[in-house]
Amino acid sequence: MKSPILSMAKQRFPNLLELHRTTDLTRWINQMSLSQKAIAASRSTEYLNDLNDEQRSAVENLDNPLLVLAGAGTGKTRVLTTRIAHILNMGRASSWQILAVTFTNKAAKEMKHRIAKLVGESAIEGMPWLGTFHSVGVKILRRHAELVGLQSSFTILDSDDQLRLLKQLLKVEQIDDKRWPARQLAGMIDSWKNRGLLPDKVPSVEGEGFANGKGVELYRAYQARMKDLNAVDFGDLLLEVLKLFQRHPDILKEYQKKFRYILVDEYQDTNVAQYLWLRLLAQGSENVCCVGDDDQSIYGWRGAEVENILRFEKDFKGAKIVRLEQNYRSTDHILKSASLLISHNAERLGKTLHTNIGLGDKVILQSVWDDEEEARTVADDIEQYQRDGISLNEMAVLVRASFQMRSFEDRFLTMGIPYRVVGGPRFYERAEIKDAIAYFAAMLNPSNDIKFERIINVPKRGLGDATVKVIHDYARAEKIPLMIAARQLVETEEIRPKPRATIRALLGQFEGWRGKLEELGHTQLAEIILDESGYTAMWQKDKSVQAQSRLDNLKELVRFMGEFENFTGFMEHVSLVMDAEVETNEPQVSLMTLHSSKGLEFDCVFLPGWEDGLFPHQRALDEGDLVGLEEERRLAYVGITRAKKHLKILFAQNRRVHGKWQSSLPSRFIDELPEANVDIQLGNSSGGGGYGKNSYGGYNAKGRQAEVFAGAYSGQKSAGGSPYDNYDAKNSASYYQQGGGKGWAKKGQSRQIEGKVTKVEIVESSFAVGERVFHQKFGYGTVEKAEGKTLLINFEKSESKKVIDRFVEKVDEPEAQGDLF
DNA sequence: GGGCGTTGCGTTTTT
DNA sequence: CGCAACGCCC
Repeated sequence: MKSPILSMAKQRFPNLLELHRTTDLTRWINQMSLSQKAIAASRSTEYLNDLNDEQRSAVENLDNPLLVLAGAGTGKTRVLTTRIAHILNMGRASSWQILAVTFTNKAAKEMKHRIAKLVGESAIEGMPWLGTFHSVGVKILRRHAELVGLQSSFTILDSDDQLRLLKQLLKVEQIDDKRWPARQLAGMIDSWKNRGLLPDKVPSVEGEGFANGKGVELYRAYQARMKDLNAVDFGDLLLEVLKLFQRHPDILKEYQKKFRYILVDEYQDTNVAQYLWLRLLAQGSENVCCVGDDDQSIYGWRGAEVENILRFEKDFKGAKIVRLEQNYRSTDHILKSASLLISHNAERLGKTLHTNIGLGDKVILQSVWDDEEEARTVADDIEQYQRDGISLNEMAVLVRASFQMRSFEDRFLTMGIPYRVVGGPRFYERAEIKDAIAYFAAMLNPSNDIKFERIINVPKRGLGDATVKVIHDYARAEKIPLMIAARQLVETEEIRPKPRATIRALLGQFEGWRGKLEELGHTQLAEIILDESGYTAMWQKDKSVQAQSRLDNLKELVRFMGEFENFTGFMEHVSLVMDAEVETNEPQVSLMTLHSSKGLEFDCVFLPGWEDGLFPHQRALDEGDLVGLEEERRLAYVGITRAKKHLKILFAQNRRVHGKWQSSLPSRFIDELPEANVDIQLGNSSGGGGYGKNSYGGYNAKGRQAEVFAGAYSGQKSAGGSPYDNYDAKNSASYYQQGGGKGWAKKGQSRQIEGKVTKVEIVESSFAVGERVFHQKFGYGTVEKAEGKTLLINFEKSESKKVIDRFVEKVDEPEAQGDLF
């Protein structure tokens, strides 16, 4: 039960502590420790009973550096959150004395949520230091900005802004950005920052490759320019804090003292800068607990160093290692497959995962003819699982590269299987959202040049390069923000009358909005800004397919703003948080890359595209050494361990690479799977036509399929009748192809049962021939044929396609858009 | 400033 | 092959 005294104290403390410095702080802590200890003694540690021995030791081991090697599905987050709860509960530290860092906002949110469940909401409110590396970085940096040459109101540049800035620099330096693309420079700078290198520290050879040795010089110029703009990029959020700590030991000490416990999630993903950052802070207490899994390190290419985790014992004196090897996620066949595969890696700390969930189904391996058959097979399996009663939410297709998604999307759309692409273009990365945000940022802060420049001519208002250049040059010469420069210039004849009037009007609008900041609610003001600026109108006029969804996104943005108290709160969130989840009630299959699947789990997982050159990717193979290949293998390991019950791996014999068909070989990873835990499945194609051609090969010999199959192909499939007819030829081709391969021997051959085709109720279509419709993927079109749920649509932007009616909206009726998406 | 043609490229992605 | 980014021309 919660003690009223404790929660009262907790509610009061944070503010006090944030205001007072060390002496007061220490006194407070000492006082608190006693009282908290007393309370703790009376509190139950019931939550410990839910843990296994290893987890428990990871939670209770509070007095030395600790590395928790947490295999996939072993309860990593549980350990992390319970440990925090335990620290609080035992009175070891108060919530604001715990630093807990994650990589993604999602992970941070999840942790908060779970801690709250353990110790109650009120305890979490006072956890200001639970967040991503970057959000913690901003927090620290804002407090001490002046010490690293910034004002605490600094703005955070996203990669778009960064690129625009670099392009400007290249122009100033008169470097041909064709030959030396800004992208490449950005990449170099990012990697230097990942490694914690300020311009002075960059090994001189490294900059030589760019623009005749100007690489480092440009890096320096870029940093200087950002200081002028009072801006930082993402890398700086770590690097500048590092600089701050190194140059101001007193401040470092303050934080070392403050953070009595440090916890790090996904330690295998830390880069050098993050590592140095942590090590500096951990020198205070030595009470650092890192949780991670070297076998799941898949971000080496963006600076993550597996070595950090491999070196842990050497880095932190007296460190202990706890291995979590009890897996609570997958069945035995799946786990054995993952384990044998990953055992082919040399550089690893080594773990042996075990499960007591049971054997379960074997991993299914299937060879298909091409990507279309692959998608068809997976889609058929998905429908089968659905009939077995598994929710679409519990199914996922995990691909190596995003181009693989297309054939799956096509297939899902024609079959009417609802799906979601996870990790696609993110909400805040869409142009319309960035534009809107730029308006808001420029309104709130007139010296935010980056944002102002973004929208000065969006929508087009006749302020071209020439005009912008005049303002720009003047602003730089006078060292004043663009908007101020513009304000002064409109009083002169520097700019031709027409654009001059336009700028004056624009500046006037901005001032008007700024003036309303007090009186109006922020969402209301946001709407006004988007309207008056002509931004909304710009998209309303736009005839392109995406225009409507862009407008919807803007609406959603404004709605979402309402969840924040004020404009600034919202903006701070926006600059750091790059995800906004679109909620849907409808179950959907998840489609995503292997990378974005890390941390997730599904009952049924499909891993298509296991071919050499695609997975492992050619780039990794070309590197020659094992480093790249081992990371690919870890990616495979991540993929396999996402599956709880059913796992299917597929490889195609032919794949289109850059438009050309190429025959491909099965991935070398396939031969690294344990034969005893894998079943080979024959193709779906028994070539016989009728329903048989799509017949489901059955999921191994456990016999459960027989019942399930009855009537399996009724419903929508027979309704439309023909969507599959086109595939006959190819189906039989693949059938014969597979005959010679691995595929023959085993059971689970396609049944010839035609399925009791239960009577299909042909629902009268709610669409009429000739009706105009809009489809999310294919755009506008006209109904050519309507049979039940299946429609044949003549699309304006592509050939006629068969689609399912639920993916289509009527164009003329405004009501129709309701709850479709 | 907008439209159109050419060119080059083509893993993985968070903050 | 498909697309995005750039440059050129009107």
